[in-house]
Amino acid sequence: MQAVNTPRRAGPAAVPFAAGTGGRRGRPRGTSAREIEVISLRLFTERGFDETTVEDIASEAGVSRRTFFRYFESKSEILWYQFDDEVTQLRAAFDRVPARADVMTAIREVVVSVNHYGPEDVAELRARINLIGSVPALQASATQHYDAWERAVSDFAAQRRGEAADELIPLAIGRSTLAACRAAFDVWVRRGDAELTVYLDAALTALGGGFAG
Amino acid sequence: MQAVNTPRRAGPAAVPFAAGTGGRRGRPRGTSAREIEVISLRLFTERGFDETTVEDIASEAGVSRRTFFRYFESKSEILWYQFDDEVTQLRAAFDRVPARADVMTAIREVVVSVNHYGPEDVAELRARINLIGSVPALQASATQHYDAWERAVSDFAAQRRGEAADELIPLAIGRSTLAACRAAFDVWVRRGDAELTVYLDAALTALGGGFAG
DNA sequence: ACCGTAACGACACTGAGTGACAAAAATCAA
DNA sequence: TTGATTTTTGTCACTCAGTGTCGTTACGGT
Repeated sequence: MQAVNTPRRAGPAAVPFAAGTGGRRGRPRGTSAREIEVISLRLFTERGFDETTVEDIASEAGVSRRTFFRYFESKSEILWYQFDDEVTQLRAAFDRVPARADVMTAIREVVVSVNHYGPEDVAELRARINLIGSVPALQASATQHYDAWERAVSDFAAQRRGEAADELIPLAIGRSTLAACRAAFDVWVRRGDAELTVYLDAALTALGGGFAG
Repeated sequence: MQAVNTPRRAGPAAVPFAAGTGGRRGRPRGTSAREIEVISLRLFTERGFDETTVEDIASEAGVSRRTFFRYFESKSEILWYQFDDEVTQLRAAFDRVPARADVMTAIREVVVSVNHYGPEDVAELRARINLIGSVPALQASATQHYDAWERAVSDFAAQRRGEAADELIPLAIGRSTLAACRAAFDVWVRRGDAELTVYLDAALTALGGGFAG
């Protein structure tokens, strides 16, 4: 149904020698995905997403436009550079859930546990979510990345229910869970009065209760 | 938070004189949004979305490339030409719900009632959902249109709960409802063994029950 | 010094989307 | 019939995202 996640990401040679120039072979990198991300995040918030060209970003990073596209397959992929890692964490956390725990409760606890951010990351996270929520081009690019996140949840639900992940209920659980989390993210960004985890817990508790009351 | 729905749609002069060339003033249209939609749907399924250029579509419709963009603001908007009308129906149906009906039950009944398609429309609906589900560029464009759909549900939930539509729970309800419906749509397209409404009802019943069991 | 390797830059190209403006094709009034 | 008005269309020129190709640069190893 949906295409497999594109393997292309990170740098020219995917996962080459972690960081550092230590003991590699050819010409060293002119920049890094992380550096491009930081530069872009600044330019996007200053001038706006559409008003920032790839040329602008590449120029500030000290590389050519062509090289930019060797680090990110599109301009909007920059903001998702980190997000994808969370999916890995999510799957790992699901694997550690005790066998007979209630499904929706387990999902809530896992999702909340994965979303503990240190105070030093909050500012950047806010900026990122803010951009994703306000720029249409970025909202559009979200779908692909959400798919992987949803599937992690669907896979867990399917396994516990003894069904396939593409059956109606596991599919609905995966997607509804993300939907509730996105609501939590948005409200958290708008009113910064509490921890993100508080909103996530509230949204997922309501989801698990069928939004009764 | 999210931009207001772009008003641009349909033809050059939005909602001019319905159809027909009856009693208008200037030069008559060379085509219609519906004609472009039919042509595009055919080309997309034959050659694929990415392999079909706007030039191809405009050419078959007998108009210039520039004129195409006077009917649709982008290539991927074509497939959503109809979908947006459902949002209007959705809001109208919500207005007819009895005052003290249970919220999630009402949502389920309204959504199901709006999604009754005649047998003559099923083939086209299938083709459309199939494309939307398989082409990344179309999945991306979905977000904007889903927003309006979700907000219709959120507004209803918020009103019944006496909250604002951008509060956590109404937001979560709106988005989770769409998430469950999308699951139903996808499974329905894949296995065509029952009516669409059956899948929608099942998914929304499960959502309203908190996916228990 | 030389070779292999990996990243980079330069160039050319397709295609989406936009702005500006003149030309076409209709209606309406004289 | 002619001319003014109105609406849509076509043409042209442009920006920018994204891709393919190929030569070049800068390293490490021998």
